[in-house]
Amino acid sequence: MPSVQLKNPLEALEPLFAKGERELYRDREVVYYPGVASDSVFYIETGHVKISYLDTSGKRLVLALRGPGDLVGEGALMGEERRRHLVQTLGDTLLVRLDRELVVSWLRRHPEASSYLLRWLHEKIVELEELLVDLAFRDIQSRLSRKLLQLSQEFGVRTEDGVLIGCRLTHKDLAEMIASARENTTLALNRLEQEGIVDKGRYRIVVKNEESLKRKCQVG
Amino acid sequence: MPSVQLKNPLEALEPLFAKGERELYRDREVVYYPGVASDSVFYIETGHVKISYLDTSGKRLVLALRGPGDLVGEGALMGEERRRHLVQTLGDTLLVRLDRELVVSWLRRHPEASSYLLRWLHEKIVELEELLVDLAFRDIQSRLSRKLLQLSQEFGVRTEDGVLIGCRLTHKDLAEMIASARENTTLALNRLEQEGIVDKGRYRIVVKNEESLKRKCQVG
DNA sequence: GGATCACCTCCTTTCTAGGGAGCAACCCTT
DNA sequence: AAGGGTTGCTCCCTAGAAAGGAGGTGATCC
Repeated sequence: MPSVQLKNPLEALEPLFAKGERELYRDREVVYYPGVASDSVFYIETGHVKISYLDTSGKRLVLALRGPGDLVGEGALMGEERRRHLVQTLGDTLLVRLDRELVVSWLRRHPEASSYLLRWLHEKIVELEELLVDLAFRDIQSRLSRKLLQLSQEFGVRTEDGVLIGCRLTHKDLAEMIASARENTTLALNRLEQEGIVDKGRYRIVVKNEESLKRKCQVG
Repeated sequence: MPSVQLKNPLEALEPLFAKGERELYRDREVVYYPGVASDSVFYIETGHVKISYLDTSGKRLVLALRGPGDLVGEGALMGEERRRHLVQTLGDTLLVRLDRELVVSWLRRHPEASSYLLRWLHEKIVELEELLVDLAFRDIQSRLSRKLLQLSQEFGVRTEDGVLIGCRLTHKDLAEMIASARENTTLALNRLEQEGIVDKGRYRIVVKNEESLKRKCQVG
C-alpha cells in the first residue's frame, strides 16, 4: 500500500496508458454493448461516458458516469467474460483502448500498481453503496439533489453564475441515474429552479447555491 | 491473472489466514460499528455475518451476508480510515482477525495474490449491482424471490424437504436485505409458503421448489 | 431560407405499490 | 412467569409510476 496518498489512485498507471490505441467517439456513441466479449479496458482522456444496466423490460439504470482520468470496462481485468453494461459517451470523447493481455502483463511487471487499482475499485464500491442507500431511503427530490451535488463536485466547472455540470445530460439521463420516471425528475428539477438553487437549459445545469442543495439532501 | 479458475478466489490467500488471531462471536454480536478505526480484516471460518448500512433515521439496509471462506472488513486494505458499516454475526461465528499491516506486507511479498483479491472485489461489485437493479426495477415479491434464491445457492444446505437457508434470519433481516417494510416481507413470504414454494419456521426458511421460485423472479 | 423531423422539455391526471402505525399472538430465554 | 423478540394481520394514505399530450429546439434536408 502506498504511504503517500495520491489525488487520483490511477496516476500510478499513467505509463501504461501511453501504450494503448486512442479512439475518438462522437456524442452518444456506444463504446460497448452488454454481452460482447470483455477483452479490453478504456482510459478516458477527454469527455465522459455513461455506464448503464439494461433491463429486460427495456428500462435502464445508469450505474455511473466517468470522466477524464478514469477507467471504464475494468471488469475485463477481473475475470469477466462478457460485458454486463451498456457504455455510451456523453459528448465527444477520446478514449484509450488497452488490450486485456497488455494490462495484465504490465501489472505483473509492476506489482505495486495493483494496490492502486484495489483502492480505485474500492472507491467505486463506495459510490455504488451510496446509490443503493439513496434508492432505499430517500425520495426523488433528495436523490436528485444528492446526484446534482455529486455531479457538480466531480464534473463541475466554475462559472460566474455557479458550478456548471460539465457533461451533456438530458432529463432522461438524470432520471435513469436516480431510478425515477423522467417526468418526476423534470418536476423535481423545476422545483429546484423555482427555489433559485439551480439554473437550467438544454443539456445544461448550473448549481447556483450549493449550500441550499446540501440542505435539500438531508430532508427526504 | 490466473490461468486456472479457482472456485473461491480467496483460496490463494489461505496461508495468510493461519497468521491471524481467532475470535469467537456469539449470535448477533457486533464485530464492528461504523465510525471506528478500520485497521483489520476478518476471515470467516464458520458462521455468518451481516453487513449493514445504518441510516441517520435509524433505518438499515443490509448490503451483504458473508459466510465461511469469505472476508469482511476488506476496506481496511484499501485506504478506508473508519468503518462505514455495522457488521454483526448471524449465529455463533468464528472469525480470524488479520491486522492491516500484516496483510499489506504479506501481499507485497506475494504480488500474484492481488489479482485474486481484485477478482473477489469484482464479485462483490457484481452483487451490489444486482441489488441495485432489483431495487430499481422489481417489486417486493420479485425481490424477495431473487434474494431467497441467492441465499439458497450461497448458504443452502440440502435436506429431504428442499434447500435450507443455513443462517439465522428474521423477517426483519430479510426486509432490510430487500429494502422493504418488515410487514410486507412477511406477507410476501407467506404468499410463497401458500403456493408451496417455500417452507418456514422461526429463523428457518426452506426452499422447496427452486424452479417456481426462479419463475417468480421474472414476473415483477 | 424554410420545412421537416427527432428529440427534448413540460404539464396533468389517474391509479397502485407499498410504507407506516397499531395490535395480537406466539415462543424462546432467563 | 415474565418479558423481549419474532411473527401475523389490517387499514390508511402518500409517493411516485404510467399514460397521454402539447409546445420547443436543433439538426438536416431541400
